[in-house]
Amino acid sequence: MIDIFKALGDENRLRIINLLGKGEFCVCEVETILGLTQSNASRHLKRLKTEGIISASKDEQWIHYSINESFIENNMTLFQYLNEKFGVYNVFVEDNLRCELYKKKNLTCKDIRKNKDDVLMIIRRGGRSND
Amino acid sequence: MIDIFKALGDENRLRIINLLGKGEFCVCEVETILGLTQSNASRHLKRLKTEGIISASKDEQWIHYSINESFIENNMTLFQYLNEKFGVYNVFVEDNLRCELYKKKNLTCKDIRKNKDDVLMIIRRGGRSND
DNA sequence: TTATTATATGAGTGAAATTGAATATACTCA
DNA sequence: TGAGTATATTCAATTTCACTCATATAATAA
Repeated sequence: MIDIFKALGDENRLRIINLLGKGEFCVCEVETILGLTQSNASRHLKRLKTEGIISASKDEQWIHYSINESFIENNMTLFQYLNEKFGVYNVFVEDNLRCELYKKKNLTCKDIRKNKDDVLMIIRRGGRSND
Repeated sequence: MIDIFKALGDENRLRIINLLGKGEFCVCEVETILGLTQSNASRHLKRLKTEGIISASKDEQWIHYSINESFIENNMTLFQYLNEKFGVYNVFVEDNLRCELYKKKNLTCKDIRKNKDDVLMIIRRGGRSND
């Protein structure tokens, strides 16, 4: 319980949890959408996995992370609380905008590999796109 | 939100929150029941107050701390989660036993002042009392 | 095989957090 | 006034933490 709160007491980790609430993402996607360094994203993901908050599954070269279903089951009210609050603070709302742009354009890990800067350009329009 | 999780990510602060869930207590009571040093109890209480989780009211020389009602209102699901989990872990259950002994014997701040060691003897029977 | 790629990890650094001991403050009561 | 008491704060030591840079691992692709 204490370790879970410690894991939640970090902005980047909360941002990751919020993002994974929108679906599965691999490390390179988390890194790109949230603007973290590769090692930092990997480390935070590891920490969240250690605490049982998220889980990982492999697909080709990529490791997809998602919210751990059994964490949700065992911590329903906490999970509910998180989702209530994610709607309230700008950091998360802005991440959601980037996440939506990423999905709307059907971008994938492969696009990030091909040209990460292009992907960054697209998702950093920050919801000001008009399509 | 992040600061709240940080505040909750500490065993002693969680113990204080659990204790205050059973009623109002002043610093010397928190200190005695939980076995913290005076400065440490004071520090953690201050931190929890800063985050709006608890509130303080003065009565003669004593400052009584209690859970902040508006925190509960604004963080209902989190508060519910805490109470679910407080029942599960030994640290909190044992604190509850000491708290009950303290209350059952009608002990107060004044008893702690008169003879703290006596109070400690009583509440450390750890629920093994048979009255 | 070698090159490339996705992810993880080790080492080092600086900032933040925890703690006990000592001290300060502020209040009460004789 | 001065003694005593409840709580807060400062200081110094120690630990924990997040971060970056560089490198390792493990897998794929040519």
